[in-house]
Amino acid sequence: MAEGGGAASPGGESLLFLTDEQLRKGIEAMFFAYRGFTADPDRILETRGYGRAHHRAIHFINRQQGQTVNTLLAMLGVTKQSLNRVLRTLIEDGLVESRVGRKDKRERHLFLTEDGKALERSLSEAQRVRMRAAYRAAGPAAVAGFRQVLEAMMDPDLRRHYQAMKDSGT
Amino acid sequence: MAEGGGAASPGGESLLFLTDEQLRKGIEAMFFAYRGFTADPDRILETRGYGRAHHRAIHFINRQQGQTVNTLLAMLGVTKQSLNRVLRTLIEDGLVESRVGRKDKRERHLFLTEDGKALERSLSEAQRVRMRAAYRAAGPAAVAGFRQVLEAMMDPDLRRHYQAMKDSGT
DNA sequence: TTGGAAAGTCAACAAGGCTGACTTAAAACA
DNA sequence: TGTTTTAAGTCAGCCTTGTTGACTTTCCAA
Repeated sequence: MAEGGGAASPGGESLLFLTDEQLRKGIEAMFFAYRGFTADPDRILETRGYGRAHHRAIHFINRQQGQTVNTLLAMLGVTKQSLNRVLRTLIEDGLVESRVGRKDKRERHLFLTEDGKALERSLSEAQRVRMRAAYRAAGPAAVAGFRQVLEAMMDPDLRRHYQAMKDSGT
Repeated sequence: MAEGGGAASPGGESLLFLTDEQLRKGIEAMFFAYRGFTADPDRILETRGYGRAHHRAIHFINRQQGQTVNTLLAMLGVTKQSLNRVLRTLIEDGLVESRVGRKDKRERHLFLTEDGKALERSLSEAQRVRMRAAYRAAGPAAVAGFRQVLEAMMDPDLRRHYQAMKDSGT
């Protein structure tokens, strides 16, 4: 479990872990971990004929019920046309509801229906199970470090999105 | 910078960080960080008409020069047909060389050419720059935790691949 | 000598990105 | 009031990268 490459940093702020070799290991860790991270929801989505794009839409609509299409677009970083294709099927299937804005009638506000919430729960629970196991295996200190490094790795725009929804406790 | 959710764990193995809210933040961190993680190489690839699939192939061929197609397949987790399409263009473009096996002539052993190595270096250097910055910002302890959690998040098969190439110092 | 493994190829298909062009409705502005 | 801008949605077409299925060639090993 202990790191092999002298990351312990007994006294000072050791720079040993910044060798290209250590960085490459970090890169590969991201690659392999991301595969594990998406594997469980992918299996659930497949049974219903959905893909990751649907998962992302569902996740962020749940995250902030009532948000507009434009907000969601900025979050996902895809084109309107790309999102629309996904959104249309979710609305047709009764998982998402699109309501005309009251103040600004051009806007559409997006909500998960009960069915949509149910799917969201099963997807995020699958992901949480793995996350929980990884957290338990690594321990509390590791979790804090994990989050710090990931946050530092984000593009500034995305980091703002991430931090913005930091404490909005659903 | 310090975690808000009581991850400090003053005495025992606090379980406070395992709330659904904390887990959800970890999930979103993975999502946003992965975007940042791939952004820089993606820009380089685009200029040459390649995609992420090419990057992955190049990365792992460089990782273990001379490996067979089957080995690479297991690493990447895609179908032979999918890999072949990518591999063919890389060979045509002179970035990858495929040599018939000497012992077993059915096998093809894959190597990066000088051009291939050059592209690999520019891709991985772009990724390392970001990684290095994130590591510096987060500090040594955070990096160890980051790696621990990611490793625990991998599927067992992938984890074995990851660990297998742990200390093969290029 | 024959069975099966390794590699490669062709065809067809799907998801999910993209661009560009265009419409509709409504808000904002001059 | 009339014009411009914005939000959303749609149509068409393209690309990458994944999939299955069927098939061939090569060649090792039982």
